[in-house]
Amino acid sequence: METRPGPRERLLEAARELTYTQGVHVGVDAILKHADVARRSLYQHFGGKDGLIAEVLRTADTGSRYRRAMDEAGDEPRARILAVFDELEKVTMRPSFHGCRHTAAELALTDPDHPAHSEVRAYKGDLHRLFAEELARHGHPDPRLGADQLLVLIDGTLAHAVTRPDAHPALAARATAELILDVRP
Amino acid sequence: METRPGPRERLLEAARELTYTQGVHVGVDAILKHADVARRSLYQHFGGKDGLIAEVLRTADTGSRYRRAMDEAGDEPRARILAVFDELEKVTMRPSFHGCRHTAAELALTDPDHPAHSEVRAYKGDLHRLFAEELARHGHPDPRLGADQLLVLIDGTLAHAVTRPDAHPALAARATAELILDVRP
DNA sequence: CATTAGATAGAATGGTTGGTCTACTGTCAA
DNA sequence: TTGACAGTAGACCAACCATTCTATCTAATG
Repeated sequence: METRPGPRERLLEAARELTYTQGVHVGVDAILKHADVARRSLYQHFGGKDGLIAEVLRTADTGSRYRRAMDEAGDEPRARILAVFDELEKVTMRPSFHGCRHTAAELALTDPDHPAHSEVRAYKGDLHRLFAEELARHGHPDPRLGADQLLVLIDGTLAHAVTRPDAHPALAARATAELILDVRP
Repeated sequence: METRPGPRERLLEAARELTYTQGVHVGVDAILKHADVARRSLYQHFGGKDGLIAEVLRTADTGSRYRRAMDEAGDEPRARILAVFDELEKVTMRPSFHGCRHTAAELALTDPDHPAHSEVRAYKGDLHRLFAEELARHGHPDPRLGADQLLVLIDGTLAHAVTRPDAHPALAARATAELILDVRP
């Protein structure tokens, strides 16, 4: 017999989808209905809406998508980094694209104590490490600054693509990334 | 006698402040109370909350702040453009900084028909024109691409500064902008 | 003075919010 | 068989939401 995922997984999946398409202010009712799960299960597993949202951000596979794009590009750091921007072009040009879920959550949740913030910070920290390592392998004179620059480019691409997709910000960012990669000591 | 601004101006000012610190999902009650204005006046002047928010974005003086920073930097396009990033460093490092109000509104309002979206698009279009002109004067080989790159940098700076202010994204973006300005045909 | 427009105060509406609570059902192990 | 446990279903709560409404006040205009 087919075993559909348990309530916890169904809740995460529904929250993943609805908070992305409708924003983090989606009602609990909508999530419950979409997950086909009892109200109680949400509070049992995640303690409340805030906990669910935080868990959604923690388990977002956005970072692994970048890593996969890198790995498919081979070994050379330059190609691996540029592959991320090629992937960004694909992502941002999809009709279903609605911006970066981390940035959206960060801006929408104005309570500084919301558990989502630390998840976003952890996510960005991970990305910074990823790119700094790659830049170091590439022989960049200042990998940490370079990684900061690349992260700004990525955040900017995802933010800008929402309002001006026709500008193809991912391509513009890719061209900028090339400039960063060509910096010599 | 002292003449405090009329209800319309007071509403705009209150909405400006509260939608920035609390997000666009602030309640109408809070705005009315903060503006010390009757409920009816809001619907009389702006038709509703959506109209008020759209007008707040339309009359945001963010663009003029960039222009002012440019003008204080003199005539040379390179210096004028870099001055914008110096200004961004000041803005993003303020404790009161909570991100870009346009980006936040764009991401928070998931209804594609919300009047705020066209205001954000108009705002970004203005900025693109501003930078493209400056780059053309500077002799950049592709002013429109260059302007796209600068806009991505600005959006990225404002987005990234919310989560990782210690990275000083404005300084990283400034260094990147220099690379864009140094591109030769 | 009478009229009119703009503003105020606040009740009322109908809907939604996140969260708690009770009652019931199925499963599995002791 | 009993008990514990996880899940379901749905009522319920107080708070909040944007909006509409009536009623009143004020100031300027005719």
